[in-house]
Amino acid sequence: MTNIIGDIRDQIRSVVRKAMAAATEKGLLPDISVDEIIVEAPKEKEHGDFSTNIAMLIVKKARKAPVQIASILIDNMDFTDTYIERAECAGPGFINFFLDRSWLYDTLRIISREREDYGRINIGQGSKVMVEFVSANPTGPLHMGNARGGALGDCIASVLQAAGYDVTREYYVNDAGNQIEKFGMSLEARYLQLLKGEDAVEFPEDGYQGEDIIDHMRDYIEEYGDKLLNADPEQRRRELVDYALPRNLERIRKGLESYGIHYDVWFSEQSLYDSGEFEETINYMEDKGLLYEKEGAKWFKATDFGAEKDEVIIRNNGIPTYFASDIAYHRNKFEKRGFDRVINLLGADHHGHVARMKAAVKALGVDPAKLDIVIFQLVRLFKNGEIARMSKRTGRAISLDDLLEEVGRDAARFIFNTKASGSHLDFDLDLAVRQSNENPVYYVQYAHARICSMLRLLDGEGISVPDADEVDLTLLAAPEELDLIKKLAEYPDEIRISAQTLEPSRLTRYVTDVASLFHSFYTECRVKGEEESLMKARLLLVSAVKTVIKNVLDILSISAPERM
RNA sequence: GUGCCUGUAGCUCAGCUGGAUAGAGCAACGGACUUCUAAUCCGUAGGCCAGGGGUUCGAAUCCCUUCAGGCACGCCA
Repeated sequence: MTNIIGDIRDQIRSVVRKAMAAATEKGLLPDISVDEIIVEAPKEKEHGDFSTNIAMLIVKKARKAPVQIASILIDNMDFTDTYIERAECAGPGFINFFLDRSWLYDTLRIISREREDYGRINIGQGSKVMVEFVSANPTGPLHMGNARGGALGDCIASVLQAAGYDVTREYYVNDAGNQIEKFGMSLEARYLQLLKGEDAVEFPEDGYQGEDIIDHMRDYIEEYGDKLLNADPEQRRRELVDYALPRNLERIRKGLESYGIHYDVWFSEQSLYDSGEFEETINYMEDKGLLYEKEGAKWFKATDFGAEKDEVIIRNNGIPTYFASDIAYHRNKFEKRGFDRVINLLGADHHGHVARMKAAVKALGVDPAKLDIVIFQLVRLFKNGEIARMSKRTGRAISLDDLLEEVGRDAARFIFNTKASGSHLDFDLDLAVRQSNENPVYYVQYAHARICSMLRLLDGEGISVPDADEVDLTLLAAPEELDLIKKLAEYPDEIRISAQTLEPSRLTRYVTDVASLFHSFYTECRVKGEEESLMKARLLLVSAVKTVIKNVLDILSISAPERM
């Protein structure tokens, strides 16, 4: 639960504020108020461990040159009870801080103490967050887009958990409405075609073309024969849907499970109708005067709440739209279940939904800032160097199950989380399958396996990882060692930023950096066979690296193999 | 036509709440295994940050504009 980088930033801010106050008191600077003092880690080592640009930001108010301000501040700084060793003015007016190495040694003590909890922070303070993701129509198998959304959503949820939120993972099952009708028509058409021949009935134009629909009906016929051949069509469709829908859902659930995703709640759209919540919501909106009639349909005044156009809620045939039940669903999330914050993941092809959903939430009297909609860009699949087109209509999409079979869970989850959600993702199937250095996931896993191997070997000689207080950590002084520890120290702050930006892709980059620094350390520094006190210190370091890699991979739900 | 996303090394992408000399991986080239896992490491090379204007001490980052690609503009979801 310790974020040492965060603590040091706070130390620096406090030192700067006190220096400003002291300088003001001596009449060297006017009384200047600043909202936030920016402390960042410079790229160049010569620029110290941390730096601030405060002197350049207050030039106007101070009516002095930035370099002059910086030196005044530095002269008035007090480093007592901080990790700061010295500060320097550099460049156009930066103040660079150089830290005492003890902060790195403290980092190792923290990791050794917190272990699997290292990296956990508490910015969430236990507030209730729902992450709703994938939520694909249960009318067919999951595809590549769902695979990206799944990896992203699940990792966002895990990162938020690590950041101290009380997270619920939820899948919204669209088991009501239009697409279920279409699903029923498609099943019925295939059913009749299988029994009476291709030409017996025409397949609905906008029906689901996928092979899976036919498979369902083959299975159904095998089990129940032609008993629905002369049944009432509505009855027949219902029966076929009742047969196929649970099977699809089960397949989806299993697929996601083997992808490492476990939901807390599977929320049925139909349940909103059955419980009366849907009607309540419409009545509520009606009472608030949020709805109006036009051309026989019922509209929501979304434009009153910042959207670009109004939206139909109830069609002129009396059937509610998807949006209508989604409003009821969000009322349920916020009002009935009391989530402090709701995060929905949506593919870029649904981004039009953002403005109207925000408007709806606002209309319900909920602060729209409590609703985050993460839009992720679509996936382009490459195979044999060319784009493998995935079309849902022709049913020739590559499914999640195919992906897991070909690529495997670890590589798929890693690759989907290497890119920020906003960037388009080219998924190279050939590369993902390759078990080589071109595939980044193995680079990280290899570092972990390598460490396990070292620990195993030493353990065989009766040498185990020591406690931090029985080790002289100051023996760790090589640049490879110090750089590595510094990287380990950043981990809790990485969690913080990933949680705040909802971007777990930072973590794949971070853990790759850790692995890289470890591999460099490994080639430069030996552990086994070194003089005992140095060996112990390095052993503790190596064990800390293992802890951090394992913790990150756990968040990503990627395995951390002990042997490779 | 309107809105959203994207444009950075040969390729895939970081950096985008403005900061110091623009980074990483892969590919290319040259090196390193009698010692804890070479699925590794070290080095070299590679750039008008799509183009053009602006804002300021300072712009890949903010604003305007042009161009290119993706997506969406339905009483589908």
